[in-house]
Amino acid sequence: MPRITLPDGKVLEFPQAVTGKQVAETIGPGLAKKAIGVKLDGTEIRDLARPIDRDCTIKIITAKDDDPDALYLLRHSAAHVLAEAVCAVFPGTQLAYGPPVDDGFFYDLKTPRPVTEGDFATIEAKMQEIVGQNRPFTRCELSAADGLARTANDKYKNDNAQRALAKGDDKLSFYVSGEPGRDWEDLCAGPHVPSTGWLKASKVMSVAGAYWHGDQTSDQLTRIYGTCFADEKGLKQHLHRLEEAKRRNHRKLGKEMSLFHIEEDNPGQVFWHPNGWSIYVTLMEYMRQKQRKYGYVEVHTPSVMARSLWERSGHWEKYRENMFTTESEKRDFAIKPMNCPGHLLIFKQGLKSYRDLPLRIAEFGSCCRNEASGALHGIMRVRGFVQDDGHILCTDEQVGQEVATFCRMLTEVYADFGFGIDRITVKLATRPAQRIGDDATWDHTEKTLGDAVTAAGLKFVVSPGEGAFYGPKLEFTLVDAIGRGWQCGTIQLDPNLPGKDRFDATYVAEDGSRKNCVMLHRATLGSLERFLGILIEHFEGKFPLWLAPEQVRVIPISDAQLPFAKGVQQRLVDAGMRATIDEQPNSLGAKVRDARLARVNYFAVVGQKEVDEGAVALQNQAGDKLGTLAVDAFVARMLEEVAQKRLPAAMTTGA
RNA sequence: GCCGAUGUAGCUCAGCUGGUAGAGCAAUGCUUUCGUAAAGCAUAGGUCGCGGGUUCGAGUCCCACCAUCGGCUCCA
Repeated sequence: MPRITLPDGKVLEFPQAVTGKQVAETIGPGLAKKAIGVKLDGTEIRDLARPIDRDCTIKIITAKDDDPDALYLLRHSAAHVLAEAVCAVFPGTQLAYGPPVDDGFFYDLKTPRPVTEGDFATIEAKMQEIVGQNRPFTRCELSAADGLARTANDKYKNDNAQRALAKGDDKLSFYVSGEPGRDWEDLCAGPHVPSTGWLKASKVMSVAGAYWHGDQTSDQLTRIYGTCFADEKGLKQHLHRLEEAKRRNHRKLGKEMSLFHIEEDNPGQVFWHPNGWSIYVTLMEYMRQKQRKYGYVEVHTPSVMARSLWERSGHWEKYRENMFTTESEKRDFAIKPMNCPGHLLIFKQGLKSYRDLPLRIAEFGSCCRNEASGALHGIMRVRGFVQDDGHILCTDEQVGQEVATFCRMLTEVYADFGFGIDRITVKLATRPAQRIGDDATWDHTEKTLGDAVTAAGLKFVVSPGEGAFYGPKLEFTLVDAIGRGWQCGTIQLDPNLPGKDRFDATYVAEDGSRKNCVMLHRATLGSLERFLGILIEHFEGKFPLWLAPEQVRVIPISDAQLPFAKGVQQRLVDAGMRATIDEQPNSLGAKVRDARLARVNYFAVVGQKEVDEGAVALQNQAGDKLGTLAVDAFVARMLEEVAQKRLPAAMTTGA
């Protein structure tokens, strides 16, 4: 007698177990036609055809692009269609694993020959054929023994089956795309849409390598990525977003705007050009001011440090393959990959009192990490970079307060770049399996971090087991203008490095005893290189005035206005603006075009009329004509916009 | 590091089954001094990622390497 509660609170009672389909039909035939699955008690998504035999709340899932549950069902099902198509195109293919992911799904398989992009059309054609046949997804449940027998000759599926059983399942389910015994089938927990006909808006996206279980020493598999939406419109929008991302690509814009380059002979190291360096320095100076306001002292520590120091910090043992090492007079050295040891060494100079704590040490630390060649990615992932790094040395009792204050500073900083609270997500990474310290300490520190985030007005999600071995951490992710997430800020608690066995950073407590500090590693922007890459893509190269490399370009209409125009430019430069002048003997149209393409924020056109009036005719990058302004008013307006760090209207968010 | 793809002028790209490397933009020179997204003409510019090999002959075919891109892995 299941009692089923609908989203509006209405309760339906049935004399015996019913399927989701039947529930939907009871509510209305229109809904039943559109339904692709159900969600029970807000957690369990089920096939429409599976019986519901308990009291529960229900949500009928219909095929909609804005419902994550619907996309989950569609994509999980589309993965099966893809896999079937690949098996048909490449006989002998072995299936491994095919889950839905953000933006789509993938299927890992072992194919008899490498799959290339050239094969996509063939695979897609086969997929459309399967979709066109509108075959039902049929669930078959088998006992553990029968299920294992059915996968006996299939290395990966058998492994999956055993894992499922080890997790506590007592049955194994298979899904047949059509009629059992005749059509293609796959070991799968489900759930799926009713039939393949729902999967019209599917597309094969890319192919990549992947390892079985993500283990480098295990089998190399082929991973085919695809996506699926409820309808063509959703798919089209998705493809449009990808195009948009391509248009904003920081490598493309970096070249176009001459911000930086990377030499082919020197992978992972950035050569900053004048325009890029201008933004970089502005960023750095901005953070310097902000940190000063929040009580940090700035230091600078050596780039190359002796092996003995890296041994003491533990890096030589644990982080060796990521460090660039060198040698001098038979002694080993390493280029620093992190700044923490240097900061501890500064802390240890002289005797510290509890009155000196918390000590907040900041450094724009230039670090090198020997990243795997395949991991490099424009300026987002490089081997040489600068962090807005900082370490707070404090007592256990001060941790909560320090984390809360850091969260406040971070939200303030992010807001200045247009990332309001609605564009920040926070993750609390908790104790991993391999760790030091007792559970009571972990309980306490995890709670302290969580409370501090809440106190700053932010929400967080817990990421179990993702913490460092020595302590929990918070990770702050920005959501950019086209909805992509970028993890930037972080703060993590570390009692290990300042502890007795490492650097033994102590202070004299109120009672005269020596105690060890704890340390908070923290960064707001993270790597400046990466953060700037994010900003380039977020703003599409159209930076807010305070960050822009070329803020104003003065454009004289003809040489006759050159002296006046130069005077205007000089006024701007004297006022601290980054202003240039276009002296080319081109038509005005050409000069305006150049300025807009160069993404100059404002251009001040000076013709004879403006010279006579002591004014400029102003236009912005977007092409809005802003009228004629007296030079004084113009300069004041620019300075005000810089001072306010005003963002383009489209880039401001709530909160 | 692993899997797949890519690499031709400063940039964006064309170059078929092997036969002396091409366009647009940019650059340079001259002319034009122009009222809000492209003035005209001319000139110059390439060891086809690098190294081998096959061939009478290689941008094109083969092998190895490097870099980049999409992923994987890594991110004490």
